[in-house]
Amino acid sequence: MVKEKKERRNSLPELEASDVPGGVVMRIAPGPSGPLHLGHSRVAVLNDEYVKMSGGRLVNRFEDTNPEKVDPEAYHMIAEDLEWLGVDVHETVHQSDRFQRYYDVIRKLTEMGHAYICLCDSNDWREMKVACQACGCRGSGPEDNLERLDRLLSSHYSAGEAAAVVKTAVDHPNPALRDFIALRQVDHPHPRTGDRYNVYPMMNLSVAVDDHDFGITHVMRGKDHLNNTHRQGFIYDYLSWTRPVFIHYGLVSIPDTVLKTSVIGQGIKEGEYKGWDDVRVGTLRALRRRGISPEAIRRYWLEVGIKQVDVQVSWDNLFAINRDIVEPEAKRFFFVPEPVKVSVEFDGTTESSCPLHPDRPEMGVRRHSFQGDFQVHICSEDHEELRRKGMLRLKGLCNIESGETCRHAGDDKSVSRQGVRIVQWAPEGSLPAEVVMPDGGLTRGLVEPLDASPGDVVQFERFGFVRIESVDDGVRAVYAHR
RNA sequence: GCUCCCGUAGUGUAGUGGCCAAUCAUGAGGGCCUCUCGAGCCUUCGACCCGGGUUCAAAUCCCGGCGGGAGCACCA
Repeated sequence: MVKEKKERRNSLPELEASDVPGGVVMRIAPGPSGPLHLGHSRVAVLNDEYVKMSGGRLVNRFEDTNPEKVDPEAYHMIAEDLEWLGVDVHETVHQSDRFQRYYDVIRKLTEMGHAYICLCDSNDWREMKVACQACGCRGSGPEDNLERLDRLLSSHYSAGEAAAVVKTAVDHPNPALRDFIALRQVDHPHPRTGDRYNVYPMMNLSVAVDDHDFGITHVMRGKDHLNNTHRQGFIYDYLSWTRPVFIHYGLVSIPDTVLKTSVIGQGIKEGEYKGWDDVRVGTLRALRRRGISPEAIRRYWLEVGIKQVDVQVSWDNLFAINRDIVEPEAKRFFFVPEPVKVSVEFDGTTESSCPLHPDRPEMGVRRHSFQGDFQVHICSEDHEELRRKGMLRLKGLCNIESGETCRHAGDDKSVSRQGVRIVQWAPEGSLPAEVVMPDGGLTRGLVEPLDASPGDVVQFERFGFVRIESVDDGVRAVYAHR
């Protein structure tokens, strides 16, 4: 083995037991309550990457087992988000198609004496659990429990009255692992199954069953699921199923961003946010709008890896990766925020010339012609500099001297060595432009007529990289980063 | 309260007993270059949570602290 230290790591560590014939089978399991956000993208990218490394298969499993939390729009939004991320889904599964299967499994467990139907008040049940005590229902035999299960499944009870519980051990030292609920009744129509069912599985049942049924070889999830993994382990053991390899990565915290789907959804309803792609929120569609490329997100998560340490997302690092990807392709244009008009005395003809990309002359140049006196706009801060210093260089055009009106002062580029500031400018015929800033506010100004299409990421010189959103009588763009 | 997980620079990461007076990236400072405050080049700053032990040798193994996080839902 050749040691390759000093190299920036660009691949993930090998998975445990990854030499599966036909490649690993992995899954992502989004709850369809809204579109994907940056946090979700980690598990999606990592799973996808491992599947690709071994030529395996990736299952996208919609965990829509709580009808109260399903947003019917989310199914296709998530699919779109995954596609945008470049995640290859080989099979899509809806848990809402599989309720009967979960019922069958719980019936089996009940027959085996590993599950019971509890009719206790949920608070009492919880308190007894904390006290390591079994409730009255726990002791009843399989016969009685099967009878109760039938009643539960035939709407004999009302919601909250009965629940199917998987037995573990009431005196398990870890309180999180003492008996857990597997099925319960919810009287709420489901977007996909309507009111055909009203008994829904809890995730520990449905996840264990599905991971087994679909032959998942490796399960990757946040370490907040560590206890769920243990709970699901009981089901595997009771049914003599082989467990997949479980990998738990550390929790992700993402600063300065609203991530919680419910909070964003609420904000949209209340008019606080304009939609799921509002630049202030952390959804993938917001990041896409902001000109963050899916490759940058992928590279970012590959760099972070799958350690169990909690990580804090660094926007700086993500932006740096994005800049690296976007910079070589980004056309340069002049955008002038807070424009101030400057009249320039001039008695010749000239033409400005600025490259579309300073390091790639083959991309061409932008030109503007001038004859006689002319006017340009520069930003107010540069205008102050002009008054302070008396001179400014209009990049690619000429130098100007301040006065009553300004004066063309030659085209000697070397003035910059004497400390003359080189600035961007907007010629007559420029378009009004507004740039959506990360705080949701707008920066208005003028932009030179630009050869760019919606979706392009360009650089507004001395301002930053932006993603063009629309171009017609005016230009609308979204700020990405410096 | 109980249980579990984790602890390398501001951030992320490499490192699995000697090649570590610790890698790479990002960031911050300085310089060069460039008709952008972008890119590029050079350079500086900056970390093994603490304390014991094992060993000729510990970031790496063991024990104990401390710190951070998570779970103990009829959410996922």
